[in-house]
Parts: sequence; structure tokens; C-alpha cells
Amino acid sequence: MLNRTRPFSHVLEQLRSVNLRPTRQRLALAKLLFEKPDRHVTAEALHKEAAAEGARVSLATVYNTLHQFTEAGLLREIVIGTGCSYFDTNTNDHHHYYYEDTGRVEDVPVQHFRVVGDPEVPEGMVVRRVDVVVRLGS
Amino acid sequence: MLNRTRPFSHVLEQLRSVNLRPTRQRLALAKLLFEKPDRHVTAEALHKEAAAEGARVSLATVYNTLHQFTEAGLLREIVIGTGCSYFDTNTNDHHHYYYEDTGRVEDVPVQHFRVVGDPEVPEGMVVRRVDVVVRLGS
DNA sequence: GTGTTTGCAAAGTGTTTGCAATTTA
DNA sequence: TAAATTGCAAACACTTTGCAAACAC
Repeated sequence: MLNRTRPFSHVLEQLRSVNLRPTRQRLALAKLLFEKPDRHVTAEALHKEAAAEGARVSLATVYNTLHQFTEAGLLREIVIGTGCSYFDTNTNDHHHYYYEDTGRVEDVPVQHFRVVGDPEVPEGMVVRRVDVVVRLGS
Repeated sequence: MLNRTRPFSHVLEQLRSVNLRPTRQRLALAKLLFEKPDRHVTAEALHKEAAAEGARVSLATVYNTLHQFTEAGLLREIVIGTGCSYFDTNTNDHHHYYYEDTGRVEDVPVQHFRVVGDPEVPEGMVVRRVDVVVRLGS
């Protein structure tokens, strides 16, 4: 079993390397995000979580921080419905289950499910990413 | 080569079968959607297209109609960014290219690109759909 | 005529932005 | 102290909704 928790020193380094100051807000959010492995959070959810812990962070800052962390390579943004974005703490190549009833997002164990073949990309185009979402109902 | 254009009589039948009256607006939109094969439209784009043809259809009606057609099985809704929904006239199982620069959506020829493996779905859950989006940049 | 559909304008939702006050290095 | 960051409230983009007038059968 791989431990997917990201060491905190690594988070700090990565923030430094993109010139993001480790402010109280960013540290609080980073703790919530990276102390447990494989999280999939929405901005709203993370905001509530922070509030529940007593960390005062405005919703606007949560949005800004999630995007800054994404640009720094600490998070991956995934879009599932038009409703809202999810942010995934696992930045490795992998796919997702989406539970339509609860809105929950989970990683698909990559060995069980793969995309094969060459997508024959048009001249001058590059594959930036392949997103796979398995929509589950009951 | 498969002709993916949907015969108009079929559209009419399908509307009847779900108790949607073939109104002027629905017919105009259906013409725009199904007279060419493999279209990927947003509500805004379809609205503009209708206006350009002189068909007066309100944006609210375009939204309603797209959803009604989707429920009737004539369209498939695809989500790519949080921005907006695309509606695809190809309801067969297939995947999509997304051109990040232009926002254009295109079908991936299915023989070039497949998803393999068993997604090991949790107890009581059913795979409703697997969405694959290949994001292209330059 | 009766029930359906439309269009408008208003409301809704998730997200972004402008800017003064605050914090960090 | 200079530059970065925050929080608020307003702005935003896309979408949905309530309701009276218009339409289809």
C-alpha cells in the first residue's frame, strides 16, 4: 500500500518554489488537504471544514488557494458536472468514480481500468490530459 | 461510413412518444441539431444559430428543449468545464476531444481509443456511463 | 376548451474580481 | 517598508424558474 499523504515539508517547499507565502490561511487549508490521503473536495466543502476547525478563512480565499495549489502542482482540478469543481490531492494519472446520488468522488484503482490506444491527435496538438469519469448510480 | 444524421420522421416520432408537441420552436431546433451529423452545441451557440436563421426562440426555451431532447434520448449532455454544458447529437457510446484553445468538442473515432477493464463497482451500484475527455492543447 | 408551451424577467448557483485593510518578509 | 495576501461585497456567467399570454390538439 502506498502512503499518499504528502509530507508537510514538501508542501512548504512547493509553496516557496512558486513564491507563495505560507500564510495562516494557506497552512490551515494545506493541513486539511494533505494530512489525509486521496481527498476530493469542493471549495464549499473545504470552507465548511475549515470553519468547523475554527480556522477563519474566507470563501474567496479558499477559491484562490485551491487554484494556486493547482497551479503549483499540488492539486488537480476535476470537473464532473456543471455544478462545481472538485480538487483532488492525488496528482498522479488516474480516473474517478462519481456517485450520482451523493456527489461523492473517489479514485479508481488504476490497475482495474485503463485507457488504451492512440488518440490520433491532430497536427500541432498535444494531449494535455485524459479525464475519465465512471458515473455510478443505484 | 455511417450516416449519423437522424431521419426527421424519427425525431418527430420520438417527440410524440414522450408527449412533446412538435411546436415551431422544437422543430426549428431539431432541424438545426439533426440535419447535420455529430454536432456538439452549447445552449448559447444553438440560440445564436437559430437567431441567425430567423427562427425566434428564446434562450430559456433552448435550454428547456435541450433538456427535453436529452431526456427523450435524442441528445447526450457532456460536461467538460464548469463553464457550460455541451449537447451531443451522437448518443452512441464514444469519447471526446476537447480543444482547450477554441472550446471546440469533437468525437474520438472509437476504434482508436478504448477503455478496458472492470471498474469493480461497489455493491449495489451500477455504471451509468463512462465519460472520457481528451484535452488537447497546442 | 383544456392542457401544454413559450418568453420574459427575476432569481439562483458557483465562481471571480476590485479594492482597502492587513499581513509577511 | 515594500510587496503579497486577505476579506468583503459586488460583479459575473450560465442556468433555472414563476407566471401570464400564446399555442396545439
